[in-house]
Amino acid sequence: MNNLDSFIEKLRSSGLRPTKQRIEICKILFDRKTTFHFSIEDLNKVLREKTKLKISLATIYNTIHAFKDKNYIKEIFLKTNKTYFDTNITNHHHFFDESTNELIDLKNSEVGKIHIKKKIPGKKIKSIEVLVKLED
Amino acid sequence: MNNLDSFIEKLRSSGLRPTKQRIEICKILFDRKTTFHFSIEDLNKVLREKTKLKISLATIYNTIHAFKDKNYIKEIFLKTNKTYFDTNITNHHHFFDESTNELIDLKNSEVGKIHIKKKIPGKKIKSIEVLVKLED
DNA sequence: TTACCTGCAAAGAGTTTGCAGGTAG
DNA sequence: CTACCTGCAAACTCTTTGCAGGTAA
Repeated sequence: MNNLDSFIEKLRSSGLRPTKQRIEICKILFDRKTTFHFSIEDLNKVLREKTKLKISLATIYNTIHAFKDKNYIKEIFLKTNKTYFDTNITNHHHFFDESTNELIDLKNSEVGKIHIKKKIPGKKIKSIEVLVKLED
Repeated sequence: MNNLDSFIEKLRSSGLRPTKQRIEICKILFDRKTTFHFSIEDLNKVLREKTKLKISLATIYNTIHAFKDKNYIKEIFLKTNKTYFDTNITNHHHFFDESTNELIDLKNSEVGKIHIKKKIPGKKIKSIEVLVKLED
């Protein structure tokens, strides 16, 4: 089975019709060896470059949300559209309660030492933030 | 020195004029024992409830940005306005390179075990996400 | 007086939605 | 045929900006 067939199969098996637009989006997202981190704008740009098919922004949003619901991709970090501020300016961590959308402070001393084993050449660590998501 | 004087002093010492509006905002943000996590909308709502002075949204935004620049408060998490997605749907962590605005995957196995010492009654941990901010 | 600040309204950026026409099964 | 999908445009939400009038020092 080639990739194209596997995309069609994947879409069909989760109840999504394999339209031309969705297949093009699949190719961009999944026909690659490494993880793709992207915003809708990024994806739109790549689509314009890599395919002659013009896909509207509304369709890209629709498709990405469908893919997210089907667990093909995940949204990174907080799903909020608003900017949040904190009167605690020390380095610290947070609980995020998904049922109430509430943030709760977690002091540095309440989290055991974090050991980052991977190094990025030429870069140093500025801060480490931990987000602990809670459910009932 | 009472709180009001200390707010005036604080503002003045960092080059901000202690206007009525800024003092009201200081009272909401800093005249409390515990950390305040808020969005502009939250703050606006509290201001409407707690003070008779009507403060426009533009002023709230201005003031919050000034306070952030002066390090009175900090912005939580990523400062982006866009939603980001990830084709890697496993639980994993991220580096965020602040000079390039780029996200880099960090596998679970590349981070030592994380021990959360604080418990929230009635809640269980759904996931733990680590964001390591990088600088040059 | 002068530089700074406020508040209105308009503009911007990202995202969502309603709906008419198109397409897969 | 029928349910689902696409794409346009309009609407929406959050945030920023231009500018005229107001205020602190």
